Amino acid sequence: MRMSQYFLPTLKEDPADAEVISHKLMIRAGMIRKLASGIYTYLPYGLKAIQRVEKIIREEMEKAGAIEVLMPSVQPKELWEESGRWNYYGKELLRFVDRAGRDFCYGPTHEEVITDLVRNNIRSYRDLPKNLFQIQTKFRDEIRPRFGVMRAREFIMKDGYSFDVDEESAERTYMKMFNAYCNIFKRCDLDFRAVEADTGNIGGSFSHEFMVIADSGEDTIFLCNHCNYAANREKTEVGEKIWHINKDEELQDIEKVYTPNKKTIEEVSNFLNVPTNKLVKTVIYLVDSVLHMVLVRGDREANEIKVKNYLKANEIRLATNDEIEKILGIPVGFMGPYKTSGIRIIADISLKGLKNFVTGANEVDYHLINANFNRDILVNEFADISEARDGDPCPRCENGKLYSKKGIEVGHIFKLGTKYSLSMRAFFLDEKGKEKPMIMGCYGIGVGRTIAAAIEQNHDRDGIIFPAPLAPYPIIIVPLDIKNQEIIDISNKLYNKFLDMGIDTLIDDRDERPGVKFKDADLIGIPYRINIGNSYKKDKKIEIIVRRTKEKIYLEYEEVINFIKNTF
RNA sequence: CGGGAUGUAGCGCAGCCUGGUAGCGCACACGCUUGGGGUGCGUGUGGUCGUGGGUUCAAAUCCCGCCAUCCCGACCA
Repeated sequence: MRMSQYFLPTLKEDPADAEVISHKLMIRAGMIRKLASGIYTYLPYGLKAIQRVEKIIREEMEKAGAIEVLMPSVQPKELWEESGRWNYYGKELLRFVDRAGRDFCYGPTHEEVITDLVRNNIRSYRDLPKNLFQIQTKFRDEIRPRFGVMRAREFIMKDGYSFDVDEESAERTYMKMFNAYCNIFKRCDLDFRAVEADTGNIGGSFSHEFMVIADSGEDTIFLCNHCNYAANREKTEVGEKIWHINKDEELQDIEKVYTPNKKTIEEVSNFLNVPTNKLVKTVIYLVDSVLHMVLVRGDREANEIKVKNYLKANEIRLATNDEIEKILGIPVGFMGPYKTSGIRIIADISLKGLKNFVTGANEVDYHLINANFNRDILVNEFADISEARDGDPCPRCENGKLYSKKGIEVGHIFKLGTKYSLSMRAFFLDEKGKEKPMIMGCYGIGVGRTIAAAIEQNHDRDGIIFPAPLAPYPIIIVPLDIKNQEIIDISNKLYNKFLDMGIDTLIDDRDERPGVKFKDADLIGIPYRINIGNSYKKDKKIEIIVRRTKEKIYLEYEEVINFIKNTF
């Protein structure tokens, strides 16, 4: 591509509304432009990057046995009612009405459509398994879009869906996808981890997220320093190893003490001079419209998602102070499980075996000390519902400790099971002629987000440093004096040669000063820059500059060809 | 959905407090200059000051509504 004819508007200054580096650079490098909040145009250079990722995805998916389809982005309400998600999905689902008054939505995901397609066209075990994928635009009306294409409302996604005859086969498919995903992100040159994950809105039995490690990531993951355990914060098991901090203590007599205006864990701990891990923290959640009391150790935090999953709930949020005081009649700040009735109480496993602890007395300005389970408080349910912390013992291995990292979720795979095949009746006949539901899986990759994540991981003060496999153009040729015919000729010769070799090449044939061309080439992150100027005029040496290292290599024409041939 | 901030030329910003002819840098056009890290000089194009209303002789500026964009939060009693 000739720069003089290209459409690549670069900016010298950061846009005012961009926060994270990938967003700033994608705009400055002329890759994207915002149309509305969370809605972006991909300019030619950005689109080229998208296509690089798509190519890798297609190759790996097909290698793993998946077949490409293309489904509509507009979907009828009826399918979503069948799966039950028309009501469940909430405001993220963009809904609209056609001229005849029929309800539609813009697809945020395609389980319904693919399940409909497969159930209508596959009846026999002989036609299974099937694994279908597409690369397509999705729309999710996010509460708060941010960080450019990282969390956009309209975005490009690869979504794949598999249909198997039984669990065993479904798991084989899942593992194939797991490996394909690893290959994809490896080929993109990304530093990533596959972590155990929550299944969220999509539902299903188990799943992995593929996280690109980056400080700007919105997710927190926990990794073990000893084994290969890795999980999303929302899923990280705390395990039993943090129990029994004082199991040998003698039981003391329970006592009500005056704690005037001491409401928080911190305040009570200081006032009574008791360590926070001997306090019981009481949290009230509204779970599917019913109040639940959740207890965690004072030095721990309850994890809402873990509570939600434990209760198999659809909706969960903290109860408001108003709701607590009105419905339960308990003063916020002095709540506790002591003599509390009419509410389900779930205690975190960190509390198991805790003795002589402090808890609210359910009375303004009073707490209880030396409270004990069984004797004073009866709690039947203990569950792993607290949030993991750095330094926690690994739930899987003997000596490991957990540490946390920030990550960007670029891929997510689920084993769906029969969630959709049952509700939407995607059945097949097995070899005995018996009707059975298909076992499904689904597999997503955020294509634009993968680019953004790659930029988060690969940039410097001059701009983007594209990993070669993702670079829209792996090479840029920069003739430094376009009035010199010799330089123009050799530049064009090289350019045509690279095109013949099948390498997408940019040539900066603009009438600009060298500095301008260098700055732009650095900003847009092309891995190899080939300068043709003084050194060529002097002794026919062509200069190759490696974007990442700034290393300079001087070669003659034929050597340049060989160098590039060996590199790509 | 709650809280905060911002909205002035394609981009980045000043002007607003204290009302009185709309400014700077970049970009863009033209001329000269320069030619290995955003060259220098000059001339020039481009703005319903987000939007609707109000106050006033007069509003980018003061007041009210709305819209848009960005940030924080969806947090523990």
